[in-house]
Amino acid sequence: MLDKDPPESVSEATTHRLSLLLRSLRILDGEGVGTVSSQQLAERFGLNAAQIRKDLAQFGEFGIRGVGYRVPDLKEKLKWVLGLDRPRTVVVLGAGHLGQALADSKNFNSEGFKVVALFDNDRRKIGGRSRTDLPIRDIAELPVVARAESVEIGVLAIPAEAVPSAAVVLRNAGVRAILNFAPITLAPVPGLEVKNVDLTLFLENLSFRLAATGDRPRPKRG
Amino acid sequence: MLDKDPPESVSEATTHRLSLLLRSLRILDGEGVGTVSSQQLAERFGLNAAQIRKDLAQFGEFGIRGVGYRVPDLKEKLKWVLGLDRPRTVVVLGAGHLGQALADSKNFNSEGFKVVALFDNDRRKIGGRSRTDLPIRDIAELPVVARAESVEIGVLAIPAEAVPSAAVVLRNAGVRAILNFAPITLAPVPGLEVKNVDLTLFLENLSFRLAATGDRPRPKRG
DNA sequence: TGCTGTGAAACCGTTCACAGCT
DNA sequence: AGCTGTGAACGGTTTCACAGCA
Repeated sequence: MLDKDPPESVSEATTHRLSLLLRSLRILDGEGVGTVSSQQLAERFGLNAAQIRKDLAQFGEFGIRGVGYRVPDLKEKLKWVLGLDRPRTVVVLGAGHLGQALADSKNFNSEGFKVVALFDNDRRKIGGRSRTDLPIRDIAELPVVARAESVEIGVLAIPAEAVPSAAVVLRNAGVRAILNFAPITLAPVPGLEVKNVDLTLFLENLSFRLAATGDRPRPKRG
Repeated sequence: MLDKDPPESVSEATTHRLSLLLRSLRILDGEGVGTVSSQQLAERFGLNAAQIRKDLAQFGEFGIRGVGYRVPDLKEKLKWVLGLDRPRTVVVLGAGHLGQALADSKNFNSEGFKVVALFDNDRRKIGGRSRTDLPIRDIAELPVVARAESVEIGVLAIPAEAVPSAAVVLRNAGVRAILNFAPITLAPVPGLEVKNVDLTLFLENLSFRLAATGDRPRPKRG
């Protein structure tokens, strides 16, 4: 599938751009476009032509010199590179507002991802169902469900203090990756891929930029 | 307030780490810790001592040589650097599951952030209230509300195709920053700070890492 | 003595520019 | 002729190591 062994390490920036590229290719494919050059991709989707080529070069040679890329081919190759050529099963821990919204969301239930269960430890929530009818189960059942459904990814929408132990429970249940939305940095766990997504930090980043672009009394140099 | 003019441009990586640092200081302050060294911060919170010092150095000198940092002092200084020394008013566009979850969430209603309204264009939702009793208003009212409440940040939890026009509406209403959760990259808009947060991409990133760490038939070098 | 603040070195990712293939 | 794939130049960030101050 690949003409080249992937490098030891691929940067986050690259995988991020490859995801954006895949999205662009899906759009072009939907429009029936057969061939596209890196230049055209760059112009239409706000990317950088040289960077597209460099990113792809880490995994092989996918284009035709003098022509460009065959859209359907490159799309399939990229899906393979990103591990999206087969479905991935997801569970959500924490049936609060955010957990339920994520479990029900299209983002987490399309293009090969599927949320199969929602867990909580609150008696009042257990036994209920989300708005898309996903059952809310007791977190004690997680190991059984995770094995039965071959769950690969666990999404954490629980309080910060519950995160470290939840990570251990997930790993022991055979889950191999965690997407953590709680406001705590989950340290790397051997055998687990961890991604921390801290919603507060996005707002704080905007706050910083607002402050830096003139909404505060300019400091006088001391 | 600052002993140094901030540099022309501060990297995203730096502001991200400063937010994490502020969170760490809040914890220490809550424990009554008076002084801390960059080394201690690094060990306890999984940071890097040299990097803490370098990040802070962009804004001034905050420590005491031979001693470390006074926790309450540095906390306040950092809040100022990040623009968190005054409250910021937020509106959420899109009263779907995600929009409501965000509008109600603690992340968006603490440490100086406050969601004051939820907007939608769906007649069936308008007039209703979120679970924390936030009114769902007609998006046509946004300009009036935004001015009246001095809204600074708009959060987008709407379909991708509605994003560009929503950005324009927000800017025209005096809103200065946008946090976009829709699966589309909102291009920079003059006069607007934009941050795109694409939830799908986080899952795809984990998928890539799972694929790269051995869940697929190792390609044979051609 | 001990820790901050900071030049200098090392590292990494991006951009450039063109050789090479179709 | 045209566009990919890529070595080389560039720029920015991280790490190192120590001078300087409390």
